[in-house]
Amino acid sequence: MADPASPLDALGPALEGRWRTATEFVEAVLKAAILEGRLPGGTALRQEELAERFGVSRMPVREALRQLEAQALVDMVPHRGAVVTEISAADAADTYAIRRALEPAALRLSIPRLAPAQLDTAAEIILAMDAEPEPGRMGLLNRRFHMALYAAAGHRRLLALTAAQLAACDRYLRFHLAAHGREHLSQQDHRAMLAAARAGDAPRAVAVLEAHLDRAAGAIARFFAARGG
Amino acid sequence: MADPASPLDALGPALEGRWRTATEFVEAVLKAAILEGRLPGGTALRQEELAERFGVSRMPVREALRQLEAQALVDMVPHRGAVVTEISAADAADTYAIRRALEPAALRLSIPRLAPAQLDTAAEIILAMDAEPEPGRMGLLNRRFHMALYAAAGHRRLLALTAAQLAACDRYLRFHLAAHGREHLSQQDHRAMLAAARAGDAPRAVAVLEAHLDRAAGAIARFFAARGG
DNA sequence: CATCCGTTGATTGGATCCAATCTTACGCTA
DNA sequence: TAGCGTAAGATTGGATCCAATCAACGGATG
Repeated sequence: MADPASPLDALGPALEGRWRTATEFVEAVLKAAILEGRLPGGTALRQEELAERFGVSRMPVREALRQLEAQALVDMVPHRGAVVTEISAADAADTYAIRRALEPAALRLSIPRLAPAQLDTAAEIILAMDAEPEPGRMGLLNRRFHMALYAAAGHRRLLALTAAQLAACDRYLRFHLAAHGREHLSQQDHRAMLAAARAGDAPRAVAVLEAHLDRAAGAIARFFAARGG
Repeated sequence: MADPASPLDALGPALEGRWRTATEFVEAVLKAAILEGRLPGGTALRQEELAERFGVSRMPVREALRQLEAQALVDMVPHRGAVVTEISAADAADTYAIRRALEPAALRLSIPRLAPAQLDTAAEIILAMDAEPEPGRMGLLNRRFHMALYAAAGHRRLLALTAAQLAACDRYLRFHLAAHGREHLSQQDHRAMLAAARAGDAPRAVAVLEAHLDRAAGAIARFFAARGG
């Protein structure tokens, strides 16, 4: 049965939850596996193999792969199949350039309208991140923190785009954590952003955010430079 | 046969061209129809009806609808079908907020690396826009002009996102044209941006672009305010 | 008369089957 | 032996069929 050592063994458990459709289910599991790095870039995603693993037919798999392609998580070529998008220094720079454009805009729009409850939520997430040992969940918490600060921006599509780019960065976050260890400085930035947001000081919060993103992008660029040669 | 007066009568001709797959074909035709305003917001997109019109089965239609959903051009609800996304003042503001964030970043990255040939291309597009009477093609030319200026930015995904948002704005461009008539001032902005780009003056080009986008967003907001009450 | 509930029709989600395309391997030829 | 053409297998795209879900309507009941 166990085709020996398929890359898809890393798909992980079925992510307990209620799914409206099989397509949503397959998409969610695949997306989590890609973002958390369990399915590395370049992994071929055969429809039939995935269908068998998920216990569904090939059709929901096909639709899920299309959705992931739209999110730039897999590359599809007609009649040749889907492959997990490769990560690279160029792609990391690309993703961070997008975040660097979107997130300051979202933060500027959001800060004047942030409710105290939303700020408290952000503060709780910071504490949860201090206590989180697992890198996989750390990415989720990091996303949640950033989105909590942007949540009041209105502009649903801007927020959706921002969330998608933040998720894409999760694939690089593990490198960041590996390089800096757990005592990375991000939490200082997060606290500074939260403080500025509480004070209603949008320019300062934006400045911290931009430095935060630049630092992260720089760290990942150095990581690739040191590794890839 | 002719179910009398279906909204899908506006789908238009089959956009001569070679398509790798039926899905791509359906997606391209639907996308063009939505962007050019022939399929207004709220139009229900029944899979079977579309399949019959395109002479394919329901499956490529389903995949195309999924792709369009990812581009925020249609809304899909499980078991209830797809509807062309409604346009609104809020959505217009949202889209322009995204452009306002992305395009200055792309322009800043691109200008130092723009080749003379790319600048010449942009200049030609401006002339073509002067001569273009049809609003549908005007949107395409406008997109091409902007993307020509950003083309040297590198960062494929940033450019892809930017192009998608530019396309989304096409749905509002018709209002802009209707309000300002053909002697709209956009062309002055375009010429100023091109001149600044030629001079390598990124800050000035970005300033013109930002004013350009703000003016367009304002015009559309006023249009909705005057109409919707 | 209003409300609740079951039934019916329409529509989509999913499964299975067939066709088209790509990859690979083999054999032939120069 | 290198290169090319062809044939077999694998894999995806598309069509058709069935099942699940939703909306609407009508009747029973308080």
